[in-house]
Amino acid sequence: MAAALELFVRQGYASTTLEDVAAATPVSRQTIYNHFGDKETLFLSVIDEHLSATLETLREATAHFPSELPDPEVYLNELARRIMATFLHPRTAALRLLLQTEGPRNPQLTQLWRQRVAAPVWSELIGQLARLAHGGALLIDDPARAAGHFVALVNGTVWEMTELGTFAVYHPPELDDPALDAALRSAVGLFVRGYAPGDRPAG
Amino acid sequence: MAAALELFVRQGYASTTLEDVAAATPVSRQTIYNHFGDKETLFLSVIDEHLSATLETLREATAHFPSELPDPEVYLNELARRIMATFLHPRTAALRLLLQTEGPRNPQLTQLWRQRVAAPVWSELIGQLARLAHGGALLIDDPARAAGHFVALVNGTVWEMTELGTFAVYHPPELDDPALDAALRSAVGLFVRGYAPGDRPAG
DNA sequence: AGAATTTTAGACAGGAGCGTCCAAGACTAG
DNA sequence: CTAGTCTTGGACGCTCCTGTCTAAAATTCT
Repeated sequence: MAAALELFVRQGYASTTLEDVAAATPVSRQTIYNHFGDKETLFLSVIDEHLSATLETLREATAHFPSELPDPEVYLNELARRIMATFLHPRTAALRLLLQTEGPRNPQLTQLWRQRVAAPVWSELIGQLARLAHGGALLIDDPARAAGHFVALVNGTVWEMTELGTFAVYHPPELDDPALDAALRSAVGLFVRGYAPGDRPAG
Repeated sequence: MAAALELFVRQGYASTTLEDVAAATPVSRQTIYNHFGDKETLFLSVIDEHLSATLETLREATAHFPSELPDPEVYLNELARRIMATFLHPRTAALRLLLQTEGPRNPQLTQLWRQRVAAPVWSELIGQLARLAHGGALLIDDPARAAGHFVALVNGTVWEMTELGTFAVYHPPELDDPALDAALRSAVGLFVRGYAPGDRPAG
């Protein structure tokens, strides 16, 4: 069934025939109809399955806040690295790309992503930044906005280094590419400097 | 011909019938064949035309560096606002979305965007940041990387405030939405604080 | 007005994909 | 071994779209 996702990502929903996915799987076309009855149902099932898996991966990446207040730069570097690793995970990258390409034609897909994946991860992130700020490690007056900046920087860095986001599916970059690591550290550095206490207030 | 772009964006290339675009234009289906001969050719012509127009819009947005060294925060706020205005321009938004949805199936589209639009704008941005740094207004050791951060912040802000980028096409947000303006100023503020001289070195 | 060019509507063949049906084969269970 | 279930490959009807063709209508040019 990962094969179906792969095909939907590579060719899009409209251009992917059930014969294609049958050829890519050990079952035949009729078996697919027996199980799902419908191309649309198959598609939604594929989305649903990988959505759950992706949520699990993202949860693991973002739910590691230590009990003791960490050094913000060290901790945020680790966090950024875990988020990046999730973004570059083949399944996540494929799912994001698929939601991106089919989302405009299927608004409920975007909504599913937002409700089931983005929202919980988002609030976890906001909570962590709020804790860092509350502990005095960072000067943040609006954790939600700061989370937006953090995600924009991490996401943008990965985006800019992977050919507009499509690269990750076809040529997954090495996680330990030193250029990627340096870019990520630089982005986190900017974030930490910009929210360091002792600066002008973070407006 | 703007109608053709609209349709391709809304329905995607595969699901857009030539009858659809004929119905949306004052000409008939056969006239389209007479002029373009082919659906693929029509598509590429539409892309090409709007690509040129978008480049022009983006050039105007980014080529306004004053002769006298400006205050970085004030200037970058104006620059960010102009870039955002371009991103939210219906034509640009539609084109970006179209390249996003059809790019994975048409790698040359992504390449066209990068070569003809992104590359020149990118180098203009890098040059401006380098000038700000050279004048001592900011402490930037790698203008290209800083440009990446700036674009990531501006782009990410717009992205996060417009429903994952699809919102802009169907419900263009008001340019003078105070929330958008505040978010943009906040992002630029982070950038300027992070690259302010007198801080730790910008690594 | 008259001639030439373009546009139009409709019809048409060709091809492709979805969803269904069916009969033969494989696999499982008792 | 036998009965029942599931899978398979093939064929089929149906719909839709592309690209072509043709004769009539409209437009432009002289």
